[in-house]
Amino acid sequence: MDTTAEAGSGRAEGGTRTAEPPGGTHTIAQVAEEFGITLRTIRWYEDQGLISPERRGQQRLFRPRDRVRLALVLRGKRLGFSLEEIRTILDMYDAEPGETGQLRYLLEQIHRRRAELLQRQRDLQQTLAEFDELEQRCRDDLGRLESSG
Amino acid sequence: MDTTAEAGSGRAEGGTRTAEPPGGTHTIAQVAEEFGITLRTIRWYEDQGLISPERRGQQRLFRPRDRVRLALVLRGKRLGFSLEEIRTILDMYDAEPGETGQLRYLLEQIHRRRAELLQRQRDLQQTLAEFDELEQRCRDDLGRLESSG
DNA sequence: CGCTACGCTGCCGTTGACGTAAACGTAAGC
DNA sequence: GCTTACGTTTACGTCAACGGCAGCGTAGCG
Repeated sequence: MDTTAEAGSGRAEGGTRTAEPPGGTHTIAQVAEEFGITLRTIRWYEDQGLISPERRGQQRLFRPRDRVRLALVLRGKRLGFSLEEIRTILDMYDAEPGETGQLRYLLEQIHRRRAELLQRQRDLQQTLAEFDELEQRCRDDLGRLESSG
Repeated sequence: MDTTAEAGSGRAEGGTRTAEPPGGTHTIAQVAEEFGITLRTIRWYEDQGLISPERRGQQRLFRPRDRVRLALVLRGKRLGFSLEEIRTILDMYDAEPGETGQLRYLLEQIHRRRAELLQRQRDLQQTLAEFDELEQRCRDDLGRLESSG
């Protein structure tokens, strides 16, 4: 087990026993803290193939790449994509330029996704506009109530 | 993509037996067709208090107001809001200008929701930008493959 | 009168995205 | 050697948002 000389150089500082992360990596708890999600959620994302942190024995090692992907996952979620969709999008990102067929497929995917996002953008604009209207109405009502009450 | 495999029959107005909609109203089936959702979904939305069509006896009568609300519901869904959230937003729309306290609360709500939407807008922009980048990469790769292969 | 088309109300099933709990491993520190 | 902190897996629970079906009503046609 300890045959692998770990990259953690002489750290051994004064007593912080917080399961120190080796190299430039992070523990699952640190990542969870950083992104404001639970350990369970992170493990779930791994199960779903959204991230695949390395292992030191059983423990997960989160490298920068994983944290970037995680950020993308969360942004995808904010945009309302399902985890499944997010995975295919992520797969799009790091697809190797294989054959032209695959590239064409990827381009088509991009177009489809973009169309969705543009629709969402329109929805967003409209809703924001209506919020503005609503707010104006509110302010009017408020002014009326204050001046007459 | 409708799940109900039901081919449209002869659609003659007036004399036929298509459970004629009275006044300027529509039947549940017509509304479902119009919005591309199922009857089940519409009833579910009513259960959740998102719409409340009138009744002629047992049957639902959909008036313009209901269809407007339904459109808002679907837009909200496209934006990724839960039905619960959508209901509170809808409630915001037709809140009576009661007391100033309520109005202030409503304004606060509007601000909160708007902040969310603005966040989403940023997410959207970023993702769209990355799609552009990705597409460019794809096109480059494609050109390279075609010219060298 | 029965058939058919359309509608209604339950109620259970399903899927996605986790939460929660149980039961355990392991390394640090006293 | 025991505790404590952090981690692991597996299994089951939950909540939203419906789908699907059962069982029934009813309006109009022939």
